[in-house]
Amino acid sequence: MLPIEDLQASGRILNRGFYSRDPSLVARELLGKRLVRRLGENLLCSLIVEVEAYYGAEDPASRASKGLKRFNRMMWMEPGRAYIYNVHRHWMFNVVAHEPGGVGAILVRALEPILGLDIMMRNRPVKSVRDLTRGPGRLTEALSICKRLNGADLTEEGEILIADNPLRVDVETSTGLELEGTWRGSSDSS
DNA sequence: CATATGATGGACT
DNA sequence: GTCCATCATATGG
Repeated sequence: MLPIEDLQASGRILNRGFYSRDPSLVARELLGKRLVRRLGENLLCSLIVEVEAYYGAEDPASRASKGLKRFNRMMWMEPGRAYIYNVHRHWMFNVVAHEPGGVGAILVRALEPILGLDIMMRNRPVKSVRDLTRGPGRLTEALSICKRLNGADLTEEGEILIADNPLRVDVETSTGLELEGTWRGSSDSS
């Protein structure tokens, strides 16, 4: 099992400063990081492999584009917290990220499962492991993430956190703000 | 109450 | 890959 104590001891949990920067910069550096979910005694670990950055008024696709509302208020809140909302019948997991006084969030679109595959498969029975955590609505189901975790602090030990990853990651940029990472594996770590 | 939504799964070509 | 039914939540009238 993955001892959560190790994450703390090595100081690897990403701190508030990491998230207090331009959203697209945070998005890029989020790729390859470890998303750790604690479910009782079980620990689920996965790598973030696809993300999307959202800004404020200047970003038409952003939920924050039309100003501060109840449903998007998390995007103005403290960076490093979870912002979770529903689309159709799926939960979207975002990380609040913006410069001081700003607004923004990063949508996590895909994960690569590392530990706790059995639990994930139980949460989300699927034929192919490929479909387990590929897609924003799929990964939240596999990790049992829902509105209850909205506002959760990802910078300290709790039900969910994001930690660094010593392995290197290749980054590809697509249409503007979408980023995709490929985990190159231990042979390419530096 | 009507409508919109940053999606998914399955069927299909 | 495309098309389409699905049906949870939030918002606005």
